[in-house]
Amino acid sequence: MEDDLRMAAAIRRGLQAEGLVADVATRGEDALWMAGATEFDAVILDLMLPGIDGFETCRRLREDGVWAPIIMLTARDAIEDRVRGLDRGADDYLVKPFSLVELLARLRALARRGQAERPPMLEVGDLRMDPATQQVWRGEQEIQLSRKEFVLLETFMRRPGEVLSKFQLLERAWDYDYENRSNVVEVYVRYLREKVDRPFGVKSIETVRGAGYRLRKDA
Amino acid sequence: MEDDLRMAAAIRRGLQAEGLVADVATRGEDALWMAGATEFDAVILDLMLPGIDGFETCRRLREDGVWAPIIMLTARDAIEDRVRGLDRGADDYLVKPFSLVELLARLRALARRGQAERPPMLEVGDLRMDPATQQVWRGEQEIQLSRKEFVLLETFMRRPGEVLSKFQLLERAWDYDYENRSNVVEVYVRYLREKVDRPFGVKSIETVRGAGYRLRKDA
DNA sequence: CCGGCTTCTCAGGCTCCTCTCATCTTTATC
DNA sequence: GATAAAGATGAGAGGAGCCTGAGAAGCCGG
Repeated sequence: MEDDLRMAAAIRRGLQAEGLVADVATRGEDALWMAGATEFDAVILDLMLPGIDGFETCRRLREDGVWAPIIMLTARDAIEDRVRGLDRGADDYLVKPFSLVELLARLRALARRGQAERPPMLEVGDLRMDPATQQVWRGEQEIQLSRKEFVLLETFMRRPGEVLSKFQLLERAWDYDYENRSNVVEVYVRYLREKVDRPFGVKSIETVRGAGYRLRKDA
Repeated sequence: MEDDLRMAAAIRRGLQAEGLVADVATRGEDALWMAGATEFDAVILDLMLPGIDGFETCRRLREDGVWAPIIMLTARDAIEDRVRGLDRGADDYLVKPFSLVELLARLRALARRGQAERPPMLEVGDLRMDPATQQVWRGEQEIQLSRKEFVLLETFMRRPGEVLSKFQLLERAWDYDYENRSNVVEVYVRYLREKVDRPFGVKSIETVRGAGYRLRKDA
C-alpha cells in the first residue's frame, strides 16, 4: 500500500518529466468517477486497487465508454491475472517491478501523441535561459553557471526589471532561514556579474542601494 | 513431439474457426525462413522447438526485422523463462496447457494494440541507436553495450540536451523503487563514457554538478 | 561446473561549490 | 570633506557531489 503510493508518485513524476499530466486515484471508485468526469488519453490501472478491484474497474471503464488505452499493473507472478485483464478490455499489462522507460515506451506506443512540451525558454534582453536543460546564453555564447548561480539568475529573469530585496532573493534561491548578517546574496550577485556581465562588458544586474538588486529588462 | 504436433493442429483449427489463417513450422529454422519469406500478423512460438531453440528463434526473428507480436508457449511455469523471452523480444507468453480461448484473447489484445511498427532509430549528433535491435553506433563504428548501459543511453537519447537528474535516471532506467542511496547511476555513466565517449575522444555526456547529467545535442 | 560478463556496492580520493570573514570601496548625509 | 552605512571583493575552510578502482554476487553459455 505504502509501496503502491510511492509507485504512483514515481509514475506521476516520470510522466510529468515527459511533459505529460497525470491524475492519481487510489480507489477503484475514484478512478471510475474521474474517468467519467474528464477525458483521459490513457489509463494506468493497478490491479491491487482497494474497493472495486482492477478487473472490475477495467470492465466498467469500457462499459462507460472509456476507450482510452488501458495498461494494467500486476504483481510479480500473477500470470492468470493477465488473461483476465486482457479479456476485460485492457490493452497492455506490466509486471511489477518495471522501469519507467518501459512504461513510457508502452504509453507512447498506445497513445501515440505528440512529443512532450518543454518548459518555455526565459528571455531577458540578450540573456536566454532554458530551465529544463539548465543552460544559459548571452547572445550565442553559452555560460557555465553553478547550481546556486543558476537559481539566482532564474529568480531575476522571472522578474525582469523588478527590484528584488536580498531577503526575497534569500527566500527564493536559498529557501533557508538565513541570518540577516550573512552576505551570501552579495557574494553570489558578484559571481553572477562575473560570469554574466563582465565578460560581455555590460551591466545588467544593477544595485539599488538600500533596496536590493534589479535585472534590467534590456539585460 | 507427437503432442506438440497435435497442439499445432488444434491451434490452427481454432484460428481458422475464427476466420484467421495460420502456417505451421515444426523447426526453429523453418520458422525463421517462413517469417523471412512472408509477412505475418503474429507469431506463436513453442519454446520446445527442435533445432534452434525458442529463445534464439525469437531473438533472430526480431533481428531479422520481424515486428509482428510474438507469443511464446512454454511448458515450464518458470518465471525466468518469461523474463528471458520478453528480453528477447517476445510480447507475451502462455503456459501449457492453455485453452484456445485464452490464446485467442491474447492474440486479439496484441492485434488491437497493433504494435507492428518498427520503433524508429534514435539519432543524436554522431550517435545512432536502434532500440529494437539494441545496437548502437558512433559514426560507422558499432559499440557493444550491456543491457543496463543500453537502457541508460536510450534514456539520454530520448531527451538530448536536457539535464536528467540521477533520480530521474534511476526511476526511468532502473526499477521504480530502486534504493536511492546507491551510486549505480554514477557508475553506469562512467561505463557509458568509457565506451561511448573516451575511445572517440569526445565528451558528449556532461556532468551538471548538483543537477544530473546531460547528453549534448551535438553528441 | 567453470569462466566470463554484467550488475551493483563500497570506500577513498579529488574537485569544485558554497558560504564566512575580514577588509576595501562606494554612496549618502552632515 | 568627514563619517557612517551599504555594498564589493579576496581569500580560504569545509563539505557536498562526483569519480574511480576493486571486488562480490548473480547469470549465462559452453
